[in-house]
Amino acid sequence: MTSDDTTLGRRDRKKRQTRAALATAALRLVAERGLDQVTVEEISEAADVSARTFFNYFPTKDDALVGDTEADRDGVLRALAAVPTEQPALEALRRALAEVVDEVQGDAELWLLRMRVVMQHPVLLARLVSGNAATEQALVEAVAARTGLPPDDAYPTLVVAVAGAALRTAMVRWAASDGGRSLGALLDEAFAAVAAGLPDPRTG
Amino acid sequence: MTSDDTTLGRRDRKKRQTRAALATAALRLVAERGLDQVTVEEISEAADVSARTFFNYFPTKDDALVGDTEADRDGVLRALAAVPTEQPALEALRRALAEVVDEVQGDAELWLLRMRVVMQHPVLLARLVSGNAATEQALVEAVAARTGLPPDDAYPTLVVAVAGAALRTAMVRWAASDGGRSLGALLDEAFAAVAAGLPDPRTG
DNA sequence: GCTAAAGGTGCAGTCTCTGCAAAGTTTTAG
DNA sequence: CTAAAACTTTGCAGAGACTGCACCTTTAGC
Repeated sequence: MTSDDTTLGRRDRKKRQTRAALATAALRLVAERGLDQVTVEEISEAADVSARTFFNYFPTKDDALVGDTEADRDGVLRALAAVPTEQPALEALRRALAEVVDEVQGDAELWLLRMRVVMQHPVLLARLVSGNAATEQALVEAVAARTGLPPDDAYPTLVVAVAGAALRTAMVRWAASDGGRSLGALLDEAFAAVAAGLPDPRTG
Repeated sequence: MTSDDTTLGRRDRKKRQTRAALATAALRLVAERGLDQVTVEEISEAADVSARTFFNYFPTKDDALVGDTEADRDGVLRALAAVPTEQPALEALRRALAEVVDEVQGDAELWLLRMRVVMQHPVLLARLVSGNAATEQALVEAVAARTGLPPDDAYPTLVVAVAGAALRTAMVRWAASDGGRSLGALLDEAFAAVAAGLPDPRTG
């Protein structure tokens, strides 16, 4: 999270605050009652703004629940760029994703609530994962660039998709453990299994 | 026996027909104008039914576009069950997914249109992937059962997620080649790379 | 302070989606 | 062949998501 607090004026701070209020209100209410039993009006009321204002912050009710994946995008891309090019792509992605791990662990309570809600509503799960086709596309291009492969080669697309799958799996398991296990550890575990070619654990 | 043709009475045949008409009308119109420039009313009109009827077939406009992934579910699960338990889970999944490959290749034109539409609308891409939330869960359980692992072990979830990523990648590339390349071949390629641990192509 | 920019809000209107009850059609049984 | 049973289609009313627009309030910068 780009949590500059003092650098921003009062205005921007209020915006962040309102945004957060809307997001948490939405999550809390939906966790309690279910997606369809909560209206935007109720969420807005809980955050003490008008319903119209809600839509100034989020284009969709769902967006308030899944959070702003776009915000992380730059961070992940920067982190990826920081990994030496000599490192294999998969390893590079693992390190870049540490960015996401930090963000999630840093706001564990919110994210646990979010995961609980998201896992109860497949529509949202979809959005959370590939919600950012833009981010994935950017990663694919970054991987293509660092490996020197043509951008339409199978490899970049595949590694990124698989890395995403690993992240998702780790997050689901993290949520299942109620945050008890370290997300970073779970992610590393998943990447290790992938790097080993997912050997059948019986014969492993 | 979900897709027998002659076994069904006139009634069911008409239903299938209407359903298909709605789906293709939706795809065609959205491909032309974009998701938000097409209303359910227009789709229904094109399929020559009332708007109310549209919602008797699809719970959502989006659902008419992504198709009924649930229909394939049984097929995939059956195919998976048919693979000898001795086979490693990843290989078993590869074979089970051949079911999907057949279905897609068998209706190539429709699926190419669908992929084109879906790739232009991230929201739909999300749905195409997660429409399988139920399917994925079933696969996870099946893999857990066949490997003898507890259902909350990391492995089943991860293999299924990765297999899904491989399928998605293959389908995107298939669509990118405009159906010119064999989806089955692309999928095998992806699975081979995964089974090898996604080695960085530079280092071999 | 004053002004210009930016956020917040109400309102009207479109579109998605649902429940309900009236038709209309197909199937079944007599 | 016919009438009841079982469906499907449809119109209608209504809730709720979302948008464009005009107006008001707050804030930043002078």
